[in-house]
Amino acid sequence: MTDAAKPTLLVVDGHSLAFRAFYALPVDSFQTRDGQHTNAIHGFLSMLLLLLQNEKPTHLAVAFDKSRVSFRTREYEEYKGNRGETPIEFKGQVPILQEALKALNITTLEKDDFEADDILATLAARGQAEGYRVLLVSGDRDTIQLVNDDVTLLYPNTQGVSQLKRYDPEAVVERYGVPPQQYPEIAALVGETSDNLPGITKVGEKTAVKWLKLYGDLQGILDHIDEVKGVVGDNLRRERENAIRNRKLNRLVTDVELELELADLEARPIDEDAVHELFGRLEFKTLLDRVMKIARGETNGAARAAAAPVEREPAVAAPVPTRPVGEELAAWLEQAQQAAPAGLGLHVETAGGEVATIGVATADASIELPWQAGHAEFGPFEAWLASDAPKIMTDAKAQLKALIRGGLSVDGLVVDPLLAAWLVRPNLTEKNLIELVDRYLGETVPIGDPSQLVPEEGSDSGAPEFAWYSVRLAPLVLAALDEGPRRVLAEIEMPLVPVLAAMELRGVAVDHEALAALSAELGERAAGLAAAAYAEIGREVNLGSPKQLQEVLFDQLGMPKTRATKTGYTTDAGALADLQESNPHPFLGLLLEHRDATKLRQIVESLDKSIAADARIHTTYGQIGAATGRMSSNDPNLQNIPIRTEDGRRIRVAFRHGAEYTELLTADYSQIEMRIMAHLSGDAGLIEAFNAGEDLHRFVGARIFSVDPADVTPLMRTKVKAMSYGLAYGLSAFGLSKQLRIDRAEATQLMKDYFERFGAVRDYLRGVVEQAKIDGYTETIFGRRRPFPDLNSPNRVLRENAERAALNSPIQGSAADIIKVAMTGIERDARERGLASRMLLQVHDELIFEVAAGESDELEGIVRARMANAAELLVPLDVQVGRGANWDDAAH
DNA sequence: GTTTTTACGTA
DNA sequence: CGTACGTAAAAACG
Repeated sequence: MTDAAKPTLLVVDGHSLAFRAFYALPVDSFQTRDGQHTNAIHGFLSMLLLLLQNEKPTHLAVAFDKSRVSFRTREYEEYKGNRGETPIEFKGQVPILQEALKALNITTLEKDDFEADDILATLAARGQAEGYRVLLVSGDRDTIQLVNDDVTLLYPNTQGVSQLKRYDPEAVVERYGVPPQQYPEIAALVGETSDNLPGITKVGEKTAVKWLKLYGDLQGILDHIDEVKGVVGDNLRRERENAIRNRKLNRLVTDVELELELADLEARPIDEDAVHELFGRLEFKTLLDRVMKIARGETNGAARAAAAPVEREPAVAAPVPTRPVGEELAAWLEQAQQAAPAGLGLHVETAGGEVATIGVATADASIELPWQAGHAEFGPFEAWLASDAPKIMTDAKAQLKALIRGGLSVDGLVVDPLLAAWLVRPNLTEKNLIELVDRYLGETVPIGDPSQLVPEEGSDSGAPEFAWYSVRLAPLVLAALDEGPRRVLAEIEMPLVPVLAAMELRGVAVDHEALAALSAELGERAAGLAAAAYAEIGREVNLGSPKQLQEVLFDQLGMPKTRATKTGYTTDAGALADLQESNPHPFLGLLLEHRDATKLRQIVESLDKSIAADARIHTTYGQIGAATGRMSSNDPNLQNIPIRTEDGRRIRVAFRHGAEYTELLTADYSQIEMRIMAHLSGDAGLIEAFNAGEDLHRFVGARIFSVDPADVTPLMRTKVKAMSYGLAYGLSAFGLSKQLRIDRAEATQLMKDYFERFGAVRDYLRGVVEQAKIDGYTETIFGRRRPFPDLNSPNRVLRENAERAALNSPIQGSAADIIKVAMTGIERDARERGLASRMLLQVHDELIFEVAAGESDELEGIVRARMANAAELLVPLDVQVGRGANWDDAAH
């Protein structure tokens, strides 16, 4: 029988695994509302599910120790005698874990007088004899002796329970230098502290292996005991009984009487009701999803999507589109909606931003409308478009804009497969319909070769084909979405699409004259600074060239080398400032000023170039831009307009209200990320800080430095502020010391003091990463997920980068969710109340509006209400509003 | 000619 | 050795 054909028996040491899970996961982060601890249960089940998925055992069992006493304690009463009282938080979890296993219909075994390991040994022996491939899972090293060609041990490593090291005979030899059956002899010589079994003094693994190599086995060593040299030899002669006793005790029993046959352990369907009930009680939402998926034979969403191309269906030919008009068009739409109640595919082909051809499709029929504005015969389509009849559009926003520009109204957009796919895999998302089709349908969209001067007629895909692909993609992509992300799609992302389309169409008024003047001024300043800089070094270089700057700084001026980059040494602002301190030189200051001036000028220039014919700038929002759930802004990027310097703010002055409007209004969330952290961590101190309503950093500073809030100095406040903000980014003491220019010890102390006062924050941040290591993803308050495949990477840089990103994601992502919810609400309210005022821009935690005459207060009311009520947190969401003639004035 | 690297603006 | 982006110029690459 080949290995692949063998049935697989999986046997888990329940206590050992649960105990590992207990210590691997923060106890505080896993508690039900009524205070039941669940970290061990959660960790154990999570691991078990992973095993079921990866190993696909045909037979399985979980063994437990019946009690702390066994035949071993009778033989040697100190056995395991050094073990302290089991933590009460752990003890209570074992019966619940057993209950969970029962609901999952997994056999649990325990036997009077024996330990779980003996049951493992017995089942391993029987499994091997009956032709099974056997997988043992245990955190007890004694089980290493059971490994052989048919029996593999999965051993949790020290990091936690999410990674198991696989010990087959080769791996054992590699790790311990002896074959598995000899491992207990090492253990006997070395001793086992955790079992209170002293070995031979001063003998460790190295010595034990050396002796075993020399004399063959333990008996061989004892036979030649007088030949063993050195102090350790004396120790051996004196303590030989320890080794003999240890060997006796660590031999696992392979013939425990169990009242069952291996066939009885065959995997069985779960008790769905019991699982629902218990997991619900334990508040295991994600685990429940995973269990149900596995139970239904599905794998998780991402894996399923990844596997999709393997199970490619044979390519289906696109239906040949018809071109109905008038009554016929109405009839087609009517019939198609009956055939596809989930929605019709819709695609708008644009030419120069104008609607050119429109395609509508079901999975097996499509139509094509060669668009001509105002043609009465397309009336039925316009009516359908404006109705709430469900529509599926891939990359809808751009098409929506074209439709709106064409004077059409659109409603009923229910699914954009591109957005859905982004929620499935927010990191490396598919960028367009063609990539979606490749991944989810395993087909290749026929695209005419652009190098062909005369494209083959009909070889290209047009609007009807794209609509057809969209309608077929939707169910597949949705199937890859778990419940949380699916709600994010339906409740946050889809409703936002028309809002963003409207904002992009509106644009923001920008004063070209002001920008041009600013650009000229900055240009002159830069030229002056450059000339002065050249004078300092006696030659002209390209100040924008890192390479040339390195020559000047390190060769010509002989300055100390800065941090290394791939191609040399950095000349970034931070490094230049450091140099200025250690090796003051006028060139450095001039260079920095020149950088500032040219950078600003470059921003001004690019903005100026972006001003459209309507004297406004229309950015494009990237709804699938950021993996955290944030949006991006491009062409131009209006989310990085300078604000920190006086000159920078002059750029904001050029952003104004349009002629029909009276002012700009800005509204931003104050400290939203810290508030989310307060909410997610439940830290009482932080919550109090926000509810007290006084200055956050002052409040926190008072706690940390043990002074009255009134006595918090500006320096203290600066430090606390940096600390608070850094926290959500995974800031280290090193990073903090660098940023604040304080020494490492002070930074370490600052962090220590912070966490002493705000312990729940630390616990939360730790818990996020631990949980993500188990689940493979993080989650926002609204259920948006982000996978982190590198969290368990052996590569430290990759892993630690992933840890910091994982730490930050729920915070940044929840903030993104919240403002998106607010935006949709504001837009709805403003339209329902018939306001002419309108939302123009979003800058992550800030919204900018153009106010129409007499609407200022009403608009502010709507904005405040929608923003403050976008989420129900443990702390209030504070909104700051400002008004003014331009963006700078409107800031408060 | 295109891609990568460096630097820097925002939240 | 602090997250998330977009842009531009220089450098590196073919």
